[in-house]
Amino acid sequence: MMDVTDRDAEGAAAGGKGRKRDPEAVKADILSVAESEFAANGLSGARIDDIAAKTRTSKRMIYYYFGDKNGLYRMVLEEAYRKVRLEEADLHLDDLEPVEALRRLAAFTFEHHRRSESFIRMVMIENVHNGAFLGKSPNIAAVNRPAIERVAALLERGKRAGVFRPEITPLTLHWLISALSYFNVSNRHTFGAIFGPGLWSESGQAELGAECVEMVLRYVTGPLDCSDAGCLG
Amino acid sequence: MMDVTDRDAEGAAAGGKGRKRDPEAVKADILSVAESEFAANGLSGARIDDIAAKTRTSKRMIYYYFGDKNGLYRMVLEEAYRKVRLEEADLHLDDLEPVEALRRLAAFTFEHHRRSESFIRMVMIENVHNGAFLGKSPNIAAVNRPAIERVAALLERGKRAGVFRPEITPLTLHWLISALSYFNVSNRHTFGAIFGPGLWSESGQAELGAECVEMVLRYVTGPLDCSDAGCLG
DNA sequence: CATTGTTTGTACCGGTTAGTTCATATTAAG
DNA sequence: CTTAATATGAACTAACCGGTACAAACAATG
Repeated sequence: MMDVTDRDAEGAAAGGKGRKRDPEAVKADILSVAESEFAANGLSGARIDDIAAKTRTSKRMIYYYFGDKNGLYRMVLEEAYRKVRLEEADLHLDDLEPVEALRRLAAFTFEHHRRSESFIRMVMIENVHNGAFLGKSPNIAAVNRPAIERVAALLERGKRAGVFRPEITPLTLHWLISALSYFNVSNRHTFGAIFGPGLWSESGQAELGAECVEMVLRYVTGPLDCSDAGCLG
Repeated sequence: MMDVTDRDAEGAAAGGKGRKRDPEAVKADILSVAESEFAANGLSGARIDDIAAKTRTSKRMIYYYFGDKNGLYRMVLEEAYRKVRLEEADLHLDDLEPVEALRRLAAFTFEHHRRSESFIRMVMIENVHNGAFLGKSPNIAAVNRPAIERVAALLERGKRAGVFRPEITPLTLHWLISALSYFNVSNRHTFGAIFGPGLWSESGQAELGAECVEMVLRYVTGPLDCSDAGCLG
């Protein structure tokens, strides 16, 4: 049927060397379904049979390509990190003044995490497992390195311009932005159940995002820490 | 019938030397074991047989008192919230100046969350389940209300004294303190695997805690707060 | 053609696990 | 004494679930 021609075209485009068979597409299909299932139900909560049923292929192929459930989970986790960091790479912070660039970075991260719920949930689940699978994937650390380097470069520019406090470290700043943006997604259910859903309405989120930018800017900029001996720059 | 509960409570409180039966102690034992198992392995990851084996009683009694696995999980979750909020109630913020009180609240929360890992993990797991069980326990909201009221009172005092920005809301401030203190525990495995374990060494944690206090204070206090010390640039 | 890798589908296995049943016994309260 | 609640413990089951076996193709390479 027309499926054949479709798969021909797709196969050629996907780097499959003009095959009718398209292993990469099959793997991608499995990974995509597995991500939603793992993100929704956790590692032990997700069911291989459920995943298989929602793919265009069979349970047999899952084991053929990924070995076992843990192997599939690990690939899903790696892919989630890769995807998210790739999306973040499009920021051009060098075109902006340091303060404006930081404002943009914080606002972007907040918004981006908001829209990447399944990624956040994968990280949540991985932390429930004490990062056991992330620890076995050393390449994930490399994937994330650009994130901290981007912060470091921005911070250095701001310090040289005299608008950022010199004692701030890239790691702590990245930690702060991550914590706010992550918590906003990860804990909205418990926090909302206890204190009401107001912060997660459309307007509530817009305001909270703006407040987070404010938190970050006030931490990094402003007068020197008064508990230090000298208050002059 | 109230005689029963009275004498049971008396027996448990008095050490119950003569009492062979002690239902409250049995329940508490089960809950304690269940908390570590659920916190360690998640809801679907925890095993009823494992929990039973680690209690001083039997699997049969778990079902006798808690009905089923979900019922046990729910009681563990409720107890975890109750316990943590009770521990937090000992703060006496009214004795301190607003700025000093806020400093103390932030530092305390950071440290307290650090030392309540199993509570944090229960909240993580509950969020993986979209807060489904918390939503069925309306009393938990009541347990947590004092937390936000304490923040509100402190904030009001600071605003009246002119040292806190008037546009800050209690909810956002509590959200900020929670986010930083929570993320520090919840994500240390993934964050540490990617960016190194430095932030979670003893000295790293002391420094990070101090930075968090700084973040909170800088967010809440006004930009001219340091002017009397000659810090204004 | 021979070889190797890819794909499908079904049926099955063996271990695990939440939850039950039964038989029995002790204690506390009325 | 009677009754109901509180225990104990082992055997059991019914379902579930990760993983495999088997059988049979199809496709690309050399």
